[in-house]
Amino acid sequence: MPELPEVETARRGLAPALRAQRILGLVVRERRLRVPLDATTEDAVAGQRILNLRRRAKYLILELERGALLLHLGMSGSLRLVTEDTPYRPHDHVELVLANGLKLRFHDPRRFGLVQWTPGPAEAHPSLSGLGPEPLAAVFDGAYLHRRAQGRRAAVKTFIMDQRIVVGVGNIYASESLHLAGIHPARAAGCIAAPGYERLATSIKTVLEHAIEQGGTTLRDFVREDGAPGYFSRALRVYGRADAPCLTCGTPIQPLRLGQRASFFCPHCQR
DNA sequence: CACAAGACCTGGCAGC
DNA sequence: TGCTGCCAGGTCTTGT
Repeated sequence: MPELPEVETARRGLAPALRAQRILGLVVRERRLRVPLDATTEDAVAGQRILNLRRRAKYLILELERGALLLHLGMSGSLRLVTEDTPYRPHDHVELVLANGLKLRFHDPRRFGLVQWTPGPAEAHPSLSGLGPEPLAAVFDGAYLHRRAQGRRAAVKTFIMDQRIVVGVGNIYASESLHLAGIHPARAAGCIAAPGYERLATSIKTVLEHAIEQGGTTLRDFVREDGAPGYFSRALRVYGRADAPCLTCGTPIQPLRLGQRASFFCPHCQR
């Protein structure tokens, strides 16, 4: 489950191998993804050259000569480049066959992911058109968050996970960013003052950039594009550390459920 | 409009 | 060992 850093890591790893490659065909072994894979997709992409692999939010955008192929990894998705004779594993649902003899395999046990061809510019696709700014872009800052939070009574953690507000902040990095910013995850978003949002915007950027540097924090079923097992992050400071000492002050980390999602915070460092 | 809750899936794990 | 229930990184839809 990739949050933004994992998706960006996959993009960086895959882009050099995919760029300028010709697609011989698309093999669909399981059409029932989050959105059923359209029956015209195979014909749409066959024979096309890959121009680039970009990322928007948690979507990967495979830019083709005509249109684009959108990929989303959902909670359990992963991508691998394999050689021709690599046997299928269970849940290898879709495979892009390339002219250089390699295959890009989309693997997703829970099938919350997505593979969709769109004829127009990817950004115009309904899945992408309503998204908020990229967290690492300059337009995303404390003033922006503060302005968008006016009148909001939802918990600030839920607020920053809303993809219309800012993209790419998932459940793990939301907890991590709030800890770094010293903000209690359950505080109403509209009741946090400008300086708090300055710290939060900075923290989100720091946490995501750090995770990208590490190659993406990964949980057990993420596999890097080269097939090496992803490493479980030892860098998480609160997520999954209920009752363990806060790495800043030693106070036991508390678990909390917010909007049905597991959350973790330090009751001493976060107010 | 903002918000909460449920739905979509499978696999792994703890507990009995 | 085998069952049962609960949990998991993300959206999308429905209902208030």
